[in-house]
Amino acid sequence: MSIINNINKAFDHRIRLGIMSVLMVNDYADFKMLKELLGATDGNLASHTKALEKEEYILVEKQFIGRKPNTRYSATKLGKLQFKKHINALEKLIGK
Amino acid sequence: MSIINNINKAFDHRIRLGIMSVLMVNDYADFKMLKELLGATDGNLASHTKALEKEEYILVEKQFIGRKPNTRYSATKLGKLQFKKHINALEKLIGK
DNA sequence: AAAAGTACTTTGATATTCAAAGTAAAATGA
DNA sequence: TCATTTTACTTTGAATATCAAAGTACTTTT
Repeated sequence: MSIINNINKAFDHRIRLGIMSVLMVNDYADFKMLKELLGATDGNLASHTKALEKEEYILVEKQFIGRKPNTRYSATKLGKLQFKKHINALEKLIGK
Repeated sequence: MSIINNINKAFDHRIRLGIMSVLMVNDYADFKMLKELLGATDGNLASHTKALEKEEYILVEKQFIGRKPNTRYSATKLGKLQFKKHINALEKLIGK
């Protein structure tokens, strides 16, 4: 068992790390909000949310607000658990 | 300025994160030691150390121990500084 | 009604990651 | 001693990931 064993590769990327961080403290965030918070381009954000969705770490819900499409993201129970594990592993790794 | 602005993409990968973590607490580590600590394959470790060397975050020294080649790695001043910055940014991001 | 904007998705070129295979010398065994 | 295995890496190139430009399907503004 290596020292990076509990570092989750799904969170290796800063944009995915950012998405999860946002979704740990906010029940929901929509595409626009994430895009602004992370300074990501559209295509870029779409692919990272897709990656997290594929792992079932986030839930994607499409709805209309007024007449406009709106996609909102939330962390799943699994996502929150895995992210916490990842953070713990990170802390163990870097904290001495 | 986004919330992931000070997250350094050079440290986005868990193996590079692991290498730096080891080199923050050990003055030196050699190839074998890193390989074992990180559970990385040879080629994999070689490419990640190369990436960190290219950024001048680590120093690579080739020598012979007895009659065997030995490559040892150490964090540069720049590498340590950037890693600390990265950790601070991480903590800010995830710690609320 | 045309033009511009919003909210994404698709595309495909570029970059990164990975382990298998390669290299060269040392250690082991017959 | 000479072949075989092991050690310590490096090289290679296929697989995967990343990225932003372009595309889609509207809505809003002029």
